[in-house]
Amino acid sequence: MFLPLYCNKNNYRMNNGRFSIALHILVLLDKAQGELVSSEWLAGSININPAMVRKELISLRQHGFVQSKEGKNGGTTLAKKASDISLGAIYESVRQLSLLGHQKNTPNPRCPVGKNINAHLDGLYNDTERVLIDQLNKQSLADFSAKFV
Amino acid sequence: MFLPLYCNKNNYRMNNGRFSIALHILVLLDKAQGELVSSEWLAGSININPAMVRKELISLRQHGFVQSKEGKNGGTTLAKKASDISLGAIYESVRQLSLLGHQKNTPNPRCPVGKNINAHLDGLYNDTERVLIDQLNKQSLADFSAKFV
DNA sequence: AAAACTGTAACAAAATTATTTACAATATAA
DNA sequence: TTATATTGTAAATAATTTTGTTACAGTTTT
Repeated sequence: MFLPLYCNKNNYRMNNGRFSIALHILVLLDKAQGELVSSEWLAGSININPAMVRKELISLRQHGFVQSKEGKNGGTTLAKKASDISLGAIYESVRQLSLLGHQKNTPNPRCPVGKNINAHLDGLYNDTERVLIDQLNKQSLADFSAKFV
Repeated sequence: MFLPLYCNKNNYRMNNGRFSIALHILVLLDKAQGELVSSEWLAGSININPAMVRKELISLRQHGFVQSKEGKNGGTTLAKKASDISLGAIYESVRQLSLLGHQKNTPNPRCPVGKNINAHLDGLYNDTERVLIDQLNKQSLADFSAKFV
């Protein structure tokens, strides 16, 4: 279900850019009220390439947020009610590496601090991310989408 | 005091890798109990280049966490008590772009959603980051450092 | 005066992220 | 049934960001 932790070729890795793209897509789909929306159209609002949108749609589909229909007049709609999609769940769908963590963190094992720091950092990052997700979970896609006219 | 929001040349930009490096440095300095520690030595424990350490030390110094002494037998020490340095403050010293934000987020202004999404995203990011910093602030450098033998 | 450092800058390399292109597969509509 | 619009996916390329390296002037101690 989840993408592998390290995937360099055709999938993204970071938490950053993808969250806003995913959320933007989902708001647009919510506003479309069930009508099929093409990746071309979504890309036009976000001002990125349709292929980027389609890549993110793969993930959103795998996470059960959206469903797509192929072929002419095809497109994508929400797969569940916007009130049943929490922002925390969206975050988790794009998240792949720990929030504050390091890519190549290979401290010196001969140093008492270096030897243990990764374990302690992991604990800290996990606790922190848990709080972050809880905070995001206070809001659903419906809540966020309602901010737009 | 703070680095500019966009700085591509000789300064870093992201939140990720720097936090662990900064924290690692500060733990090592705390363990040194006031003795001057060279960037070479710090780099040895973290297993990165001394110049990288020195770059991060510039920032830590500007934020008042450490002080350095130049010249032979020089080095760096903590500039305040470890119990007076919160992890949230360390995070803020390395943070430069918003937590979940996008680099180039230039949505289509002709779309009602695209036109307003950045404002709403900013609000969301700020609220979320506030919670994250509050969580990190529950722990001081002294607390974190105490986890190491 | 030599040696061991810091402080910086400039440059180079690696990794990540974004864009583009292409095209097979699928479904609709003329 | 053929043309068309659209997804699904891969591959290649470009842009950007991040990390690492080298170099050396300036400081302080010995």
